[in-house]
Amino acid sequence: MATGALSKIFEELLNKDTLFKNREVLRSSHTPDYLPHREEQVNHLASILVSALRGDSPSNVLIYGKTGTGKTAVAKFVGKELEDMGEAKGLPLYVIYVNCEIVDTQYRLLAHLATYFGRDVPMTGWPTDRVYEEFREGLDSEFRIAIIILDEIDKLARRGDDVLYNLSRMNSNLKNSKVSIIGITNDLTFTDHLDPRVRSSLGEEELIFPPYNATQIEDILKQRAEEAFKEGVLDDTVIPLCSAYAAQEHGDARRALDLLRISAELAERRGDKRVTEEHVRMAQDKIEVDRVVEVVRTLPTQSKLVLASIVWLSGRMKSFTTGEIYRVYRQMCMYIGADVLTQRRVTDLISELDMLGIVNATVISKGRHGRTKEVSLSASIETIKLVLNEDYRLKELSGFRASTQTSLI
DNA sequence: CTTCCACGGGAACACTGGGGTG
DNA sequence: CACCCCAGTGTTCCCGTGGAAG
Repeated sequence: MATGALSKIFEELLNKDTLFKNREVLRSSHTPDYLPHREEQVNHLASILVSALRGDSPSNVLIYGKTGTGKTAVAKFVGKELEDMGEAKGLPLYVIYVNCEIVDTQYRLLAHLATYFGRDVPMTGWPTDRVYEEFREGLDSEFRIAIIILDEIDKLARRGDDVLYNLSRMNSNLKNSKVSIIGITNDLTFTDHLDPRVRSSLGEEELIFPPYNATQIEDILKQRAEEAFKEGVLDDTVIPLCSAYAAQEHGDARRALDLLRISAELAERRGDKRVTEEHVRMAQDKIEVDRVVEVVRTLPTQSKLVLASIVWLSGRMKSFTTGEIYRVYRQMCMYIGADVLTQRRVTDLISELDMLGIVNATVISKGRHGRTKEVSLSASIETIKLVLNEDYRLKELSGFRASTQTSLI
């Protein structure tokens, strides 16, 4: 039977020596029981939230810090401890974690919260105030203390901070329950374009998470590695190297953990018994390539066209301006019969590519010759070309040449 | 000091996919 | 069922503005 043969394959793979004891602890989503170098933040947050255990609503908190500085981990960790304490004391304490990168609109956030408290809200269709009412009634139906953690809160506030306004002053509309908000953001300027009233109530307390330095990241990696790996599979240099790489990336611990995990996975796949520096370097490349591939692949067609123009120009010169990109872009669109967007829109698309780390775009002033963005490719051109070619609509570009009237410069 | 180009914020619009109402 | 309401998204249109070359 074929299944017999197949199960044999799996069996062999399963019996193959693994370097891992527990791979999960290396995932950044894993919340460990102890967070090295974050004692101060944990204590601070706990001291703010402790009033929940006395039946009061704690102050709202804003947490700032770059990616991979442990904001989410600390918030989740303290939240869980708090919930456990609440349970032990028989308090109706609810800690609700919402990632605003996924739940990224007012409507969806309120619908999510309402659903949490057992209300049925359709995915779309209702006026927002009605969803808000639904949530309020659901929450207020009995005595409760709710702590809402809004991760990546900047992604939500981008348009309309109405929800935040409503949520932050919600306590005055509640008879039985109390609500507090913990906002997490990596955008230090986040509060700038926020309604002043929201700003003051949301930021009653503020916590700053500084980036980790290389030695701190080393501690984190050591702690996790102990749980994750079998004895002696790591070369001594592996953890310092991972830490050094991550420290360059503004002390991103998540990055370091990914790097360590992927290094080990690569080693394992090649059947090596130990993880070495070489694996780390391979992993570093792999992460970068995977990131670019993933980003480019999921780009909408118009962005791909803009990127294709940039790639085309990169083959000819080092850097170029928005105007040049737009001229090439327009011709490409005509060439394959796609809609041509306005230059205004294209500048936005370029900025998005910049934010995604695929291109570099800096605004410069060329004096007499006006202001423009100077753009250059910042990821591997080969990788991007390869992925762009996967798109059947862009395949037709293979015969593309810019017409002579595209006098570049 | 003038001049010039594109930046980037904001308003307005079209369109989509959903809901409620009579 | 027809019809209107709503949020969300991607886009266009309009326009004030930055800042170094000339």
